[in-house]
Amino acid sequence: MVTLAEVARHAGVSASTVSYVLSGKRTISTRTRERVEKSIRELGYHPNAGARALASNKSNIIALMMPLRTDMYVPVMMEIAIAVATTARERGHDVLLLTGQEGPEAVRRVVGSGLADAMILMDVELEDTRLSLVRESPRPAVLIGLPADPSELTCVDLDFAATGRLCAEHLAELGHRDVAVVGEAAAVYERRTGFAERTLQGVRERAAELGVRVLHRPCDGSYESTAGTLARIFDERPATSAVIVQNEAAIGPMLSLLRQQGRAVPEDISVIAVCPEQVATQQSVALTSVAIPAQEMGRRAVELVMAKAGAADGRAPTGAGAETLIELLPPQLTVRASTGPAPTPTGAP
Amino acid sequence: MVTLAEVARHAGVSASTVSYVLSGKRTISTRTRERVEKSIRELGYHPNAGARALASNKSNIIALMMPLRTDMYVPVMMEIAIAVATTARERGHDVLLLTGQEGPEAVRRVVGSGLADAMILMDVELEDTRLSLVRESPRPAVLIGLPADPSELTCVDLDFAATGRLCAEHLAELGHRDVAVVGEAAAVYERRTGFAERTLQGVRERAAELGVRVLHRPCDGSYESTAGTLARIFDERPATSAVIVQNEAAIGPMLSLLRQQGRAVPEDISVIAVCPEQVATQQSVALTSVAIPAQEMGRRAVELVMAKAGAADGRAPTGAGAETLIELLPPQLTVRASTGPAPTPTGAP
DNA sequence: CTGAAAGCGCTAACAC
DNA sequence: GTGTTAGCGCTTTCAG
Repeated sequence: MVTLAEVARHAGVSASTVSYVLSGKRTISTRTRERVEKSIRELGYHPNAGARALASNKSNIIALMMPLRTDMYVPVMMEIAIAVATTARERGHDVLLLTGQEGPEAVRRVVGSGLADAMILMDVELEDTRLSLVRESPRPAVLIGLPADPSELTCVDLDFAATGRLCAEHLAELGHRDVAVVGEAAAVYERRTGFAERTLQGVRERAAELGVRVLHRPCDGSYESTAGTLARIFDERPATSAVIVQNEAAIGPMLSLLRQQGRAVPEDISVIAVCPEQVATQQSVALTSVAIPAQEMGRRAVELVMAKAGAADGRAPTGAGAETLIELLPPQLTVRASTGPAPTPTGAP
Repeated sequence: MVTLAEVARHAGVSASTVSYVLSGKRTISTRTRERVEKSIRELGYHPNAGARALASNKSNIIALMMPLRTDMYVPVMMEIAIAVATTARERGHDVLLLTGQEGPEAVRRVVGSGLADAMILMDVELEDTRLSLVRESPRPAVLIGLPADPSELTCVDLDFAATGRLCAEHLAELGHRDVAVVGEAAAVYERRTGFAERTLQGVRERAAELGVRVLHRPCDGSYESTAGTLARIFDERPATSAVIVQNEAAIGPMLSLLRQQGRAVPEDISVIAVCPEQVATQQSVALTSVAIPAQEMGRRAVELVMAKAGAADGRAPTGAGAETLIELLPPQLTVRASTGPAPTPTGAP
């Protein structure tokens, strides 16, 4: 293994000079710099990560904690992870992949060992057991998701309430007066990340303002469940002319079922989805949708966590930064082929 | 930050004793060990990763290189990644997440800097630009996938040829004589990982032996494309009574289309899929399928790479291990509700 | 603009 | 069974 000392010798300079050429932390004459850079190239030198981490007390590694369960929103998770890795690399950092496996303990371990300089936690739940550790941690952290109590934390998430409002508004403008929401599995609402509730709340709020009635039903995403959910919706509210779906798995079955029932989209029924773009565009009907900006969430998380790291280096009084910061990304609705004007009532008074 | 020296002082022993308590590399009296462990707990000591890596020349990190493109087999990728992370942790290692982003250069960087002790490369292509670097690398590596020339490499993959044979066999036993294969997008076959060809070859081989005719058509997975593919199949081979699908995206649309066309599954047409279990079970009809054993692939990759690392520590003559090792996991077919006996010809002679 | 040298925290001989 | 000590390769004062 080529060491910095060898490079120094080869270039006829001191070790510190090589180090400074690498870090750019002090001015080096062009002549010297070029000699050093040449030696680095010729010898195929790569600075040793461990030594660097030890001497500088920074690993240039960001830990990314993924959910263990792999049953929901997988593509979104994956996209976020890739965005995090890509953005981190652009800024000279690597990403350490942690799973929920170890539980909150992982936070302690990674931070305590100096393995990572910072953390990004995905799939944050309303009452997340990792939060207390994060608050006490001397290293900066950013959450993707919004816990019940975000105080002293930095969070990035899609603005789901605004998402819900946007959907309601779009449908109201098209003249729909009875709207159904096909949501996530019931369990999701009880136990989890709260995004589902936030969307729903947004829908209800704006719908109320605009005189639109809302019926919400959870759905576990299986074909049967989706069939049951749809049946109940049309049973209880026959006038329903639009559906908002926030459940990736239910989208395919739903379109298929509507077709079977002879309900044309969007002529008889409008459909609007909250899902990744890819899912929206790959259906039998291109779906009007609000995208889940996975890439941007990943990118912002890295930027925020690195900003905090920078601030912490500057000796912030409160350690890793005790300020509460919630960044909700604005939703973007894309109108495609699945929404249209509400049908005029056929045989109504 | 608590250091080993502080623990030693607190416990009234030397630094090396603490180190040995941690590593278990020499026998320590119970009394001493307990004192040390107590001090470790009381002080909340975590060994510094950088210092460890520097002194021991091992980082206890495995690099996992993911594909950048996020368009295919995402859940499988994710499952593998999680299995890798989980298995690695069980064995005291962490996982560094690399994307294709950086290209082959990432291999050099990670290995050269000693950041990772070993690498696992996912989504290996037939002619992968990373392979030469891997062959020269002083650190062990394992590929998930099978390149055109696997010499001197260690590879883990599903035995796709056997998978194809298994599908053909199952359908033949049920009396099917005309079978169609709905494959991946044409681009996949030309440019990529070869798994699609291997499956197809297996199907053809066994089908030929059993007197079954095979028609293969690529499909990009969109609804339209699936419709077109199906239409062509039934047009060219009206007697087709079974379909093998190796294209996650096409499954939903296909079932939906068959239903629309009044073809009952499995009475009129049998369907067998090569896909993750989750996908197979979540359709309107539970699909007979060959699972893609993502978890096992991830787990085996870690085990193999760590075995190689161990061997390398024992001073193998050939560096990281120049032996070719190909581990093809045996496919497992699960019969569910989508395959049944071939229908008896209605108006045929 | 460049060098010399003191660690960073840990491991692993080498002693006893 | 335990202690002493010499690095591991790099960063960063402190000197010039």
